[in-house]
Amino acid sequence: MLTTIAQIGKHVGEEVKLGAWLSNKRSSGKIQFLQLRDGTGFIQGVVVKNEVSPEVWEAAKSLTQESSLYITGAVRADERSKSGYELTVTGVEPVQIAEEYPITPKEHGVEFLMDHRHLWIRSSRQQAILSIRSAIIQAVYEFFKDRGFYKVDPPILTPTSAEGTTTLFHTQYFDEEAYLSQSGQLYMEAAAMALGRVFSFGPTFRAEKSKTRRHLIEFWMIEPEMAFVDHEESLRIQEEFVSYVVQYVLTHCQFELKRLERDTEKLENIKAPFPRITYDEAIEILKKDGHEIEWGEDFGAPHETAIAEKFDRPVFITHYPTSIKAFYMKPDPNRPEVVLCADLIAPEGYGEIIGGSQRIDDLELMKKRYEEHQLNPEAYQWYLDLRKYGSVPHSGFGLGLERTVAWICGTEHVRETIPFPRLLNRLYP
RNA sequence: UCCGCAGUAGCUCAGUCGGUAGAGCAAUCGGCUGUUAACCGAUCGGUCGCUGGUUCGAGUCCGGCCUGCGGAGCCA
Repeated sequence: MLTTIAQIGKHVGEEVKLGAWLSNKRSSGKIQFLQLRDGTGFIQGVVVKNEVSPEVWEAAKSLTQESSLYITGAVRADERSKSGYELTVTGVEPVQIAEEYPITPKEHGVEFLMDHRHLWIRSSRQQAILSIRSAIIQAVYEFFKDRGFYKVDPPILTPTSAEGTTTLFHTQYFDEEAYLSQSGQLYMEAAAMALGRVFSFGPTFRAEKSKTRRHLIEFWMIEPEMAFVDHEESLRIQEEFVSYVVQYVLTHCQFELKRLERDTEKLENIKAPFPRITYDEAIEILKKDGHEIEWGEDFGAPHETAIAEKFDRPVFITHYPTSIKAFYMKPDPNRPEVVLCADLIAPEGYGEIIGGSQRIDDLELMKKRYEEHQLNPEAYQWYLDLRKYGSVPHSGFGLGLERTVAWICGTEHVRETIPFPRLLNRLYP
């Protein structure tokens, strides 16, 4: 029976067998140190020449970087080890001796690593990031399950765009033209009218020529949609949600955060409630700081960062001008020139992680918006139907998974937060 | 699309005034009983991104193109 490295603490003093890869090896004339990984963790195996058969010694010697093997040994607690444990090797059974491995223990450039992404993900840093990504996904499901949300999957192949402006990936749907989904939101509104509180979690595609540390062409989004929930309550759910995810990672991923050298003190602050400022206040703050921006303009990345720097936790910017926001957002009844919406800006310059709003529930206003935005009413007939048959106040939001992972992990660029990033000019591997 | 930077060994880089290609790592061989990107010695390793030009001579100077990186816009 095989053990895993994660379980090894339960076997101190026993002999165990692992299936593993050799990440590196250091050796002297009569002792070899094997750096082993099995996906659950990392451990060092020590092979002492005088204590093993010549066959085992030679087998260990034959191992190259990234060779696969079965290894047996006695588990020992050792304070010299980073994980606290070591394996005194008694048997080595190579499965495959790896050819010369491209990724050496020295530094590499971004282009080279991206070309070898299929191998790069084996490194301890990448393993830590992907492991935290997985924990975040778990936290998302737990949060919504505990609150009675249904998981609903909107289509990925769609007939039209949600908002005409965004560049979409075109594809062929037999004889008609189709597009890859850039948001499941409109479908989620239909689902909310059927099931009350719903969330989706899936891939999304944007054919934008964006080339920054915050952009991917294909990324994953969590989109909750809630019937009978107004803007205020939606904000409370959002801050509770983000706090839950961060605290979940803090309790489950200490080892990974340490390996990434993440300053966890900054994450421990992340508890609801989050500060809220209006778009008007944000403009004033920016003007006071010397930024050239006028009411009615949207924020750029430097603006978002400037505002985020003033807070120690994520900050909501609410009530944006109607003219710069999506057609389906509900105007503030007291001030129709702004909408009931909020963007959540992450700290430390990671930018917008949530965009959300209360949706228009009035049929006549929605029809008016169709005209203003020159949307094809036939293509969106089903969406109007939601306002005809039992329309209710409802709100929703979208959280970008990769930006959230990047923020929590403290990575420079979102390309490291997804196993195989799709970027401008990169579709390989 | 725009602005800025870069492309030399498998990888990361150096290369002076234009004079005929260099280091570390990796790989291979040898040495070393506690290594932490181990260390020490030897060996192997080149279409200097492509293309045109200037020159007796170009990795080096000039033009064009390609690719990548960083940033902007757009957005999560």
